[in-house]
Amino acid sequence: MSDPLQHFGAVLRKRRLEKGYSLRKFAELVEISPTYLSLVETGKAEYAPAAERVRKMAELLGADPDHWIALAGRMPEDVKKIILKDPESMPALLRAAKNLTPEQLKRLIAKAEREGKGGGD
Amino acid sequence: MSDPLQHFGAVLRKRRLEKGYSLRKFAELVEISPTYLSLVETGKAEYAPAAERVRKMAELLGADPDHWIALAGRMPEDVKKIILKDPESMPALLRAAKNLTPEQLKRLIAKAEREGKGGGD
DNA sequence: GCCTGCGTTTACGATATCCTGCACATAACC
DNA sequence: GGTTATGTGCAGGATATCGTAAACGCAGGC
Repeated sequence: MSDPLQHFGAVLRKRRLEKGYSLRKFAELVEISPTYLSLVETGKAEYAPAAERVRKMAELLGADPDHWIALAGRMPEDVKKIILKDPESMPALLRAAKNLTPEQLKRLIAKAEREGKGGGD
Repeated sequence: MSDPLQHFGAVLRKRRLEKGYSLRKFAELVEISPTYLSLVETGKAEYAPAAERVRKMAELLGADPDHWIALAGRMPEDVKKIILKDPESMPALLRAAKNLTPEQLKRLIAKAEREGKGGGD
């Protein structure tokens, strides 16, 4: 379990079996080879699948995509884009936010969501 | 200038010349080949230098590293780490923040900085 | 002339990333 | 015992990323 890839693989396999998919069938749905899926699920893959692929897996299995992307140690694509689109403010926001307690962070997110409701740019 | 890499290259060259470095001399300081530096400055490089390398360039030329990393279209390493370390809240924060006006965003950052003053992790 | 320094071009390479094809072993089913 | 389904091991490979070496043409000084 010390290897996050192994952990991700285990979670993936568990969930896939719960949903009743065979490895080959699920590989087909995700559009990867059974070979690679096997490697990933057993934690033997050198690299986790790309973020978008992990997202697809999560969606197909009814799991939370962001959570799974995190488990796989990858960065969501849209997050990357948000930062590259505003590469001065967003890093500043993150650097400030990392010093907050979870509660403070939660409130900050809520505040941002509230304010962004009406008029975005 | 529609190509951001070209823009970055132009800024870099301008600044380097202002500082009186020859291409070869500066390449040596940054620890890259004159070849690659030339390609980068003229916007002909297939890829921008890695984030750390850009940071080094900016530092050597007295420019703002984050700003230059942004110009080069790269992601600061510490930002990457912050997200991977809290891969559920930080993406949520960014997604909420992207809908804010610049003024709202500024206030949000200020609030986060204020609150984070006392208790870090 | 030659040598030094300047930037540039062409070709190429190392490593990382993400993933495949194919053959295999095992069991189940008819 | 042939067929079908399961997951797996081995041996790669395509593309992206981040650069390099060697050579070129051009100027200036001596």
